[in-house]
Amino acid sequence: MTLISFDPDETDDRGDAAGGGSSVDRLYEAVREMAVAFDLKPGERVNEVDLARRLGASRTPLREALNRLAAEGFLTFQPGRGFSCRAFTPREVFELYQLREVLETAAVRLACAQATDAELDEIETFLDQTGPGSDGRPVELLVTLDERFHAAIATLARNAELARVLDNVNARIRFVRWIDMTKRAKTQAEHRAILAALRDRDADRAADLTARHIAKRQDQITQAIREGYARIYVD
Amino acid sequence: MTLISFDPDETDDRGDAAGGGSSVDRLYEAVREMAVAFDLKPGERVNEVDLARRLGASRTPLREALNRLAAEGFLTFQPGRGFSCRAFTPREVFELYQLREVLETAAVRLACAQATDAELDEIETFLDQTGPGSDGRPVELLVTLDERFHAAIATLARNAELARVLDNVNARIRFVRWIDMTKRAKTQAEHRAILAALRDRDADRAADLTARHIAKRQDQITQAIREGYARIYVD
DNA sequence: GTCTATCATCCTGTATACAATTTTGAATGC
DNA sequence: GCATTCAAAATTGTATACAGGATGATAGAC
Repeated sequence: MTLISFDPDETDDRGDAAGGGSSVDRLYEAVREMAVAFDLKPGERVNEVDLARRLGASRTPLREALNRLAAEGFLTFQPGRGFSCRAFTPREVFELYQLREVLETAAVRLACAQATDAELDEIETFLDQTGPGSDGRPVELLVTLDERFHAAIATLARNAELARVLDNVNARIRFVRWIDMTKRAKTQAEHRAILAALRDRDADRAADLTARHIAKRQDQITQAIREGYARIYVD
Repeated sequence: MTLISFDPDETDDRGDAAGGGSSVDRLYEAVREMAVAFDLKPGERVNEVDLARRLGASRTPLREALNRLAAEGFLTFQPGRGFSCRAFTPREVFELYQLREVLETAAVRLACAQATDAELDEIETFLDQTGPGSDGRPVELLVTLDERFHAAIATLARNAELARVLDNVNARIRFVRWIDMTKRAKTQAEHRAILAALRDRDADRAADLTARHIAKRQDQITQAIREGYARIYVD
C-alpha cells in the first residue's frame, strides 16, 4: 500500500499527467512549481512567448496550462494584459490559513471515523522512519515530510474532493509554511499527538490538536510574509 | 449596499468577465451554465468544433475555457480524448455534500463573529421580501433564492477564498439541490432560525442548524440522483 | 451470427500567423 | 525637472492549418 512514502524524491503526481500524456500537463506542472516557489515573483506578469520558448512549447498549450492555474488561484488573469503571478498579501494568506484550518480539522474528524488500524500503523511507521527532529536537515525536506503527513490524513478522510481542495490550499501557502518550518521545533511531536488521538478515535481531541498545530495569528503571518519577501528577492 | 439582491434575474457575476472583456470569459460562463444544468449529459464528450461553432468562436479560446472548467471540476480531461462532462455518481455527490457541510458550518461560525447588525438586517429584509413558502413558484426560482441566502452568509464570513470554493461546490451539486428543493416545505423557516442564531451570536447553534439544514444521507442522495437522471434524459 | 482486421473519417493537439491592444521610450513643451 | 504626446516595439487574443491518434464502419473469416 502507498498511503504515505518515506522517499522525499518520490514525485507525488496528483493523478493528472498520465504517463507521456499531453504537453499541457507537463507545462501545467512546470509552471505550477514556478508559481508555488515564487520563481515567478508576486504580481509579476507572465511573458507567454518567453515562457513558452523556455519550456520548449508553443503559446497554445502554454495558455491552456495558464488558464488551469488561474482557475486554481496560482495566477490571476486580466483581459488584454494576460496572466500574472498571484499576489502575496497578509490578508489573502490569512484567509488561506483559515480555510486550511477548517479543512484539516474536518479531515481529521472524518479520518477518526474512517481510518483502519493498519493505515494508522503505516503513518506511525512513517513518523518512525523520518526521525523526530530537524537535526540540521534542509528545510525543504522538512516541509515535504510535513506535507506528506497532512496529505495522508486527508486521504484517510475518504473524501477526494476535500483532499483536492486541501492540496490546492497547501500549495498556495507553501511559501509561508516554509518560513514557519524554520521556527518549529516540535513538529513531529505534534504529529504524534494527533496520531494518538486518531488511535483513540477521539475526534474532538484530534481536531483540537490539529487546529492548534495549524492556526496562525494575523501578526505571525505578516511577519512570515516579510521574511518570505526577503527570501524571494535575495535569490 | 448589495450584500444580497431580491431580483431573481440579476446576473450574479463572480467577479470575472470584466465588461466587454475577453471572449474566453464569455465562453467560460456559457459552458459552465451548460455543465451545471447538465445540458451536457454526464460523461458526454465535448465536441470542440461543434461547440465552438454554436458559441460563435474558434477552438482556441473555447479550449482555454474548457481547461478552466476542468480545473474547477465541472469537466474531466483525458489526453487524446479531450473533455467530457463530469460524472454524476452517488459517491461523488456525497463527498461534495460533505464538503459543503464543512464549509457552510465554518462560514456561519465566522459570520457569527464578523457580521454587523446592519448586514443581518439586510438578510432579514431579503427573507421578508421573498416570502415564506414555495406557494406554486417555479423550483428554479426557489433554488436561486436559497443560493442567494447561503452566498450572503458566506460573504459575511469575510473570507473570499472560502466563498469561492463554496460557490464552486454549490454549483456542482445544483442539480441535486434542485431535486431536493421539490421536497422541502420549510426552507425559509430554517433560514430564519439560522439568522436568529446569528443575531444571538450563538455560533454553536448556528452551525448545528446549518449542518442539519444541509446534511444528506447517502440513500437520500442516491434517490435524488435517480430522479435527476430521469429529469436530465426526459428533456 | 459473431468476431476481427482494415480503412476511411472524425477529432484532438499543437504550431503559426496576424490583427488589435498595450506598453515603452523618445521627443516636445512647460 | 516633470508631464504629455506620439510612434515604435512588444504582447496578447483569436483564427486557421495540419499532423497524429482515436473512432467507427465495412468487409472478410470462422
